Amino acid sequence: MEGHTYHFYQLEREIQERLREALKREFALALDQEEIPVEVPPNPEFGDLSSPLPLKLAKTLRQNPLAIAEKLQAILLKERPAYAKTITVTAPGYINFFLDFVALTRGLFDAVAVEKEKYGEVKVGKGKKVVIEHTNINPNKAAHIGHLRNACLGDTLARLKRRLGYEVEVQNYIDDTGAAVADIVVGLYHLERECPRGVPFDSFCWDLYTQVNQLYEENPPLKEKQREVLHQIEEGDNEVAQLAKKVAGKIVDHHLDIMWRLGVYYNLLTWESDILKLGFWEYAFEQLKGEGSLVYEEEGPNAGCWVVKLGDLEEFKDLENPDKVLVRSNGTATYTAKDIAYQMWKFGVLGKDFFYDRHGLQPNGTVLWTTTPDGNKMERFGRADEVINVIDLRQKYLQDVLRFSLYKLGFEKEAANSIHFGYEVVALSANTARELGVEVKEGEKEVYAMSGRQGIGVKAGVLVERMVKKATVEVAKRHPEMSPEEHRKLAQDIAIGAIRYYMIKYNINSVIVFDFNEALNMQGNTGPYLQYAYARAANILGKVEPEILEEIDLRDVSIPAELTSEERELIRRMAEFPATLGKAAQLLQPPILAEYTFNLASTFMNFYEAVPVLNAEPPLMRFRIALLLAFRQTLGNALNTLGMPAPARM
RNA sequence: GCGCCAGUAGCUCAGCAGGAUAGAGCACUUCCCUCCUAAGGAAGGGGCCGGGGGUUCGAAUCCCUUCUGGCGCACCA
Repeated sequence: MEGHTYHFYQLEREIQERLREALKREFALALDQEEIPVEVPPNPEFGDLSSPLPLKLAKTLRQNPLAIAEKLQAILLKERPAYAKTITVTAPGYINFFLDFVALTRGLFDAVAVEKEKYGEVKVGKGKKVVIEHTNINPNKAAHIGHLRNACLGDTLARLKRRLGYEVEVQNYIDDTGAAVADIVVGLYHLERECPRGVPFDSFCWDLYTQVNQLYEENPPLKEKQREVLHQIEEGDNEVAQLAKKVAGKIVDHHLDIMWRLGVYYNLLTWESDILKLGFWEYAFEQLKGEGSLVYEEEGPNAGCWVVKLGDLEEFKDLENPDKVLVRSNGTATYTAKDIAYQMWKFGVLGKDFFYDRHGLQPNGTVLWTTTPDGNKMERFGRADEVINVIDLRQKYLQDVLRFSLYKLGFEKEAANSIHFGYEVVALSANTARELGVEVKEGEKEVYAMSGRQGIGVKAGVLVERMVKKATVEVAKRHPEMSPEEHRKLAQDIAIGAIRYYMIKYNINSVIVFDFNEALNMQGNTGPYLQYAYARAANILGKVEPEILEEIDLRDVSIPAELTSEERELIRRMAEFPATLGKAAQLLQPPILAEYTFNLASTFMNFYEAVPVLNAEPPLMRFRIALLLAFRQTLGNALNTLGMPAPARM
């Protein structure tokens, strides 16, 4: 653990630890640190931090909680926790801690000065590798806002994990051999549809996909063509398979364009066709046959199939048929089977590897790699200690099957380190559904599911365009002195921030009811609000005389004994950052960081309104400039972790 | 039928390893730019935290039950 941050991160832990020790000494009671509650009290007269521990223990100790509180207080007063200035007791049994803000601020300034853009990081994941798979859009049509939620959450998880010190490898899985791509091939090859000039290929396919699916219903024999195409794709080495590969490739490039635009980057594209070609499953099958957990059914509903028996596991015991078929009676593998082999590869326990090649350079300067049928051998991909699959909650059952099958097949450790990051889908509000031409009956439903097949959904590109357009208008209004080029650049940053924040701020297990009015909003609890706080701080700092700015050093600026309440709030929020970042990363909860960042920005807005910086007396001004420097760094680090640009002007 | 998730202000949502008066944002009403950018701030109205039981000194938070909504339970991907 690193010096300064460690010390700092310990603010609450320190108090917990001292309480724990006092409890042990006075009452001979041993509790774990986590069992000792420490919270922020609702009222400043109860201090800066507070513990209801005596209330909790009143029963077990059979004593008046107030008496317990006073005994603990007496001990703590003799050996004060770091940063605690005074310790009081209030009814019915709280111990309150008033912080020494001079010492606290010193600690904060030191940490920020030393760590800079790394301030907030707690390196608990050092030496471990995590593979995060996200985005995974069917390469047969334009990306929609549901895919955006996936990518934004996945990318934020990657950023969080990096901040914990993990080696992070982001993979984007491309199902280029499935029915979805086949439908497009049916449209292009058999129905001879063509993409008109000037229409982006992914948008064209969005409509084509809907049309083909509609035709399947009107003209069932056409469905035969789909089967034929799927067969040809699997065979490979023919015109149709080449067309499918070309379609998928073009669409993937569209998907990458929009994701890159939003600041989402990857390390590796993994293609389903390569998994098939290399026979990942067949290879795994040969190994697993002898294991005994993969059984061949002689009779019953699954006669002739190879299955994994999951019925003796708690999670599956109530199911009608808890066994999972991996190999059908006709000898072909199910999707789950391929997924098991693929998951084994991610952990480096398959014993077989892909071939690789460069896909290209990403706008952030990193190389995106791809699996290929005939590339190079490389050691660097996969071989993870932990695997996170970012997939919506509708696939929870399948992800459970995957994990427990791994467990049953002898990969206990890998099963334990397989994490399904499940999040709820994005649906449409009645207003937005109506706007898209969906028939909305008055007072019937408030939420409308998106549907790729029916072409109901908001394309990611459409959302980005509308957001950029709106932001451009706002920017132009405020900055007539800027060039159109500058307007566009700034509007782009604001749009990215708005969209990413919108996609991340909601609890992951609640459905986002997408509404254009709300998504395009730039006031209140939105991305631009957070960015505006950053711009305002940067703006003040930009007005400080360069000589003055030059000589202010966070490590030795003098800190006033008396602070305003706005200053104290701001300091406390900034001091919380490492603990909150760590919590969000360890619980895999981007919304925790989003909420913190909003509160940090909001605390700054209060400071901004109430506390003059440039008009303050020189010694105070220096301190407040230092405060702004620390704030700009802290908010900047938070925004960066959320993948949001931090503009210096807005 | 079984399982998972959600139900908190008019709307969208925080809070849920129990703690002091339930918080934001939007919308609405009223203020604040001779003062570092008003994408901001201040004030106000608005709540049987779905219903009913229980555990506890204390429940939006834990347990049981019930209602409502969403999703899932293939030899589909």
